[in-house]
Amino acid sequence: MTLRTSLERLVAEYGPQHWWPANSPFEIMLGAVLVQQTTWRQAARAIDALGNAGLLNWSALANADPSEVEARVRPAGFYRAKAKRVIALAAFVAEVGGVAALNRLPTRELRGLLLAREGVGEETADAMLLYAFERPVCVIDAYLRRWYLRRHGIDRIDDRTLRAGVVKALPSVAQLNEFHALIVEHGKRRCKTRPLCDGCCLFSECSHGQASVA
DNA sequence: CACCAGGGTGGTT
DNA sequence: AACCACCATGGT
Repeated sequence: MTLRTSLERLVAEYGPQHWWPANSPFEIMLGAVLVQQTTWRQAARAIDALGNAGLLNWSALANADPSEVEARVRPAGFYRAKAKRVIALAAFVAEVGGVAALNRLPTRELRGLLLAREGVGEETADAMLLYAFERPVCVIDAYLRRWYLRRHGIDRIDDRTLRAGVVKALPSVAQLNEFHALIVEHGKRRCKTRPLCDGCCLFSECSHGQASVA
């Protein structure tokens, strides 16, 4: 089965996910940091709180009182680290002249700049590239790795190969957008009775059958 | 009560 | 290069 077929099945099962829920590219960048190792529910609370304080723009956030930002992002966890990181991210965006200026850079160069931010690793950088800057990149997370390994019956794959395979099969931003969102949604429904299943039961490669899907 | 969530960092081997 | 503890809140 091709990845394109898998994507079609995922859409048929869960429907369009409409990621990324945000009102601006900068808000998406903030959300990508705030959602780390927590639920979107908690990240959204932090974003709402920042919005209530008028801190959803880089100029205000870059100059905000750190203790104020800490209080706002607290629901998302790791609040000291995340507060420092979103403030630093805002300062960076301000320095380079805004998100629009960043968006003129080639993907490769932009990725390097994002990765150089404190608290921005590969997954977060790629999420920003895909959802805030609308670049055709594959976001690799734990769900995708497990799903892909299970799908091919292998126990190891390097990110380069996985990335290349996904982008080749799903070249458009719209496809990569839906795919990542759906893999996350699908992964959250991973088989609880059989941990190794990781929610692959909708697919023909899976021998567990749909009954084992939680 | 334990375990997890749309990770990243810094230190150790 | 491959682990590991740690960060911290809220839901189940």
